[in-house]
Amino acid sequence: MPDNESSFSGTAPAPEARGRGGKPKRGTAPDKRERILRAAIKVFARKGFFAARVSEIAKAAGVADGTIYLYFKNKDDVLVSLFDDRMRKLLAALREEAARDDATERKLTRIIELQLGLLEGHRDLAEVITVNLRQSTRLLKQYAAPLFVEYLEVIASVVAEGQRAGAIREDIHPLLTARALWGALDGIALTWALGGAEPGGLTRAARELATTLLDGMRRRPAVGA
Amino acid sequence: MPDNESSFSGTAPAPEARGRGGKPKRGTAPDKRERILRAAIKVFARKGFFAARVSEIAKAAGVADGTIYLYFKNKDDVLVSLFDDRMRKLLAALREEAARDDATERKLTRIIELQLGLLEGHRDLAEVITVNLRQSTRLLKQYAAPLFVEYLEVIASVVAEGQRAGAIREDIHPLLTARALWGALDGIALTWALGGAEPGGLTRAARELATTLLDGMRRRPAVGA
Amino acid sequence: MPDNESSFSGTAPAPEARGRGGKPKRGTAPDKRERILRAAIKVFARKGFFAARVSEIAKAAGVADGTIYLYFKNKDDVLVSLFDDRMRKLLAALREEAARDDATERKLTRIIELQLGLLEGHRDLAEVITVNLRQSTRLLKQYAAPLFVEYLEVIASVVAEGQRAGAIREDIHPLLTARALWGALDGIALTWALGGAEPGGLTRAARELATTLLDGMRRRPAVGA
Amino acid sequence: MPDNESSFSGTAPAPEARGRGGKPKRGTAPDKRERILRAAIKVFARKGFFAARVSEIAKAAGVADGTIYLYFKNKDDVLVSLFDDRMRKLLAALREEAARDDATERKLTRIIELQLGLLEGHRDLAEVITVNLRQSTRLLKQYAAPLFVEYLEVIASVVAEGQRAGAIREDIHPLLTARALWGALDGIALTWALGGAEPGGLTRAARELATTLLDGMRRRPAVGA
DNA sequence: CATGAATGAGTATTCATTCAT
DNA sequence: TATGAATGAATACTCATTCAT
Repeated sequence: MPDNESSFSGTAPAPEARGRGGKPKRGTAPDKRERILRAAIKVFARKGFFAARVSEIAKAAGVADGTIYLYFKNKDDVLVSLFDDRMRKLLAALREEAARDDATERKLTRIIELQLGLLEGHRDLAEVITVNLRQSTRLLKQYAAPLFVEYLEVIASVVAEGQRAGAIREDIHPLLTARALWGALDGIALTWALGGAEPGGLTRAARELATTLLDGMRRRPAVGA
Repeated sequence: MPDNESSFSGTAPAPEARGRGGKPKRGTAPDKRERILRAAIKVFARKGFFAARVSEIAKAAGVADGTIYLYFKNKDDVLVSLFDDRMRKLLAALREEAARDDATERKLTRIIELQLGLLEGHRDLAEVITVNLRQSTRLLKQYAAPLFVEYLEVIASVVAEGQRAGAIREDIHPLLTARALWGALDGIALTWALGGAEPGGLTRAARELATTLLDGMRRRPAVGA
Repeated sequence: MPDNESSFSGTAPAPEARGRGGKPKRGTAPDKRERILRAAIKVFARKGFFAARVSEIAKAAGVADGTIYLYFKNKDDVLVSLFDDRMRKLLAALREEAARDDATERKLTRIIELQLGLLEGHRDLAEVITVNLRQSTRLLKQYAAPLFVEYLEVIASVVAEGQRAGAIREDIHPLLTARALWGALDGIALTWALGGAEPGGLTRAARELATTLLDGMRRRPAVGA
Repeated sequence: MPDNESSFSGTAPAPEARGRGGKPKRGTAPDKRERILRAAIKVFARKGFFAARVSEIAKAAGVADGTIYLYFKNKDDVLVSLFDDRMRKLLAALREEAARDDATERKLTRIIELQLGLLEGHRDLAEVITVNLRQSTRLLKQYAAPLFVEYLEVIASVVAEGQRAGAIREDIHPLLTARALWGALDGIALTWALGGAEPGGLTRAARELATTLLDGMRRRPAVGA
């Protein structure tokens, strides 16, 4: 089971990841920016991006309304930063996995486990990622797309590598497979988040899904021959 | 290829389908309600649900702002009705397919083709279905969920039937598979809509996906025996 | 007890009183205009002029929305016509009373009884007259004022006549008295309408008020001299 | 003549009177809430409650539209607060008068002078109190009624006290008298406000009315004996 | 850095009125 | 006369953002 779950959910300050919008802070507050992001996850999950009020996020974070604008350009930027932060962490984890010297099947299994495992226990985050991100077509196209493409490429590269190694059927389209895999994971996470979000649900789903998919992708050693 | 594509996208007036909100009108306009729905698809796809202005929809439909409120309770109701209308048509098609006396694999293949084929050539509708529907968590939970559950159950029942018939592996979870399948289709449609929406892209994707998935789900006749 | 109560409340067609807005009607409907006016009294009383919807009045009158505009210029005109109609009837009754060859005290007593008696049993009308009429400052100033002045003058003339006849004190200002008398009657009617509107309440109030006021206005025959 | 006239019309900030809706503000503006209320009096008097635009009130008060909603729940609340504020001041003045150790006649005279004197010179306020308050039946019944009942009870108690002291006739109904008295004062103020609002008009009217009414209520010491 | 009072642009919705039938 | 579907002007209210303190 992935142990970087908590870091993904934002416990670690991870100052090196502050690529956008963050301003240098003195040591006064531990990390006000992170506090705001976590408050935003809660509020976005509960109300949705558009219905969420900046003042609510501020209140949930225990800061004044205006303070949010010291750390983020505007409300959009809060959502984008949220996605950006968490997605970068996921990407880093996926890349690390992809770089391992493992069998392709093992890698894909780990990737599936990783992604669903990250959300397991973080229903709010899952809801934000699966639902809220689509709330602004503009945000989706403008900011999410690039990272998303990176994500798909990591998966696709693992598939392609597997094909070169002879472990995966040649007639499979790597990028299409990546799209379908992401969709399947997203769909499972969505129904899990909107439904009961039962503990262990995602972990179990990850395992079953991996088995089925990999069986479909595996190159058959001349069946019946 | 499904030939009811156009009816799904709303070409046919289909007055008998006026289940919700519609009021009986005199024969003045052929079908003003349908005109509004189609205008809404365009505007929602271009701007997103929240950024879409009711007045824009009215203008695109060639009616006065107030007229929209003769056919729909409010802006939310337009989106919900849209989903409701189109989803019911998809469901009917899926059920018909599921009821056929075909092999399970054939049925699943047809279902995948049906769903992606319906969106092929209707980029706007695809974008509304894959993106806009998630714009309001409330709408999603309240209205979309029930129909969505019906959808999942149709797929799951086909899978379960295949298991009973010995065509599909026993260790597969029908409902989870349905969720993953829907997610994969949704993900493919989303990336297609947000990307180039190249002609034939969905149709091709449907075929490839079907092949891969079904291979993974198929019961192996004692490999190597 | 006044016996023209019912005519005041609009039972009689009173075609001669149709001074404003009314259009000649064929004998088709008994009196659609009157039906609309009575419906308006009900709706105005229940909702107030501004909150009252034209469509509600139409529905209460059993006609189509558009029909109202065949009999009245607009919504304002309905309220104005209402006041005009009823006020003219009251004025006619008051004038008749004032012209009688009675003692001044008797006349004033009758006037008080007449006015409150007219409203007794017509709570809706009472509420419209005491409350709704003031809902539009413009209406009040523009339309109600002239009739209202006529009303005050009838009262004032009776008072002045009483002074000339030596029945009423010389130091009383007739017009001020008329204003106060109307105010008192209006205030009593208002509290009656907004309160329980208990049967007989107005009639009883009329008698008591008359006694008190007249005692105050009566010329004392050299008390103690 | 009452010297608290100006305080009634709102000249004094009277921060202690901020019973409803007001939020504590920093010392920026002297009293923004009061400024809004006074602007509202002007606009309501000129246009009537319904025709008055919130933006007009804001402009007249020299604040932004939104600022009004920092001090009042909505437009209704502005009118209600207006009435509430001013009525409480009147009630306090009346109660003080009623509590004095004076003869009943003197008290009633003072009460009449007080009430009309308060409006003298404040035509706008007079118009709001006599006209606008009745513009919303709901407001009238819900908010004004309780304070109004208190008002009537103060008057009625003075009358009843006079009866016990033998100064006022036994056959007079205290509460009815209060209703009539209020109505008379209201009627006089209304006609004054809608008419020329000539200076001194109300003061003069107060004196004459007091004389007449009190004469009618006074217990006669065995006339002719 | 932090605050939160003040701002004012922006829009869904209503409903009086019209007019083709 | 009568209808009622269609119109579209008109406005209270919200809330992201700013900036004086």
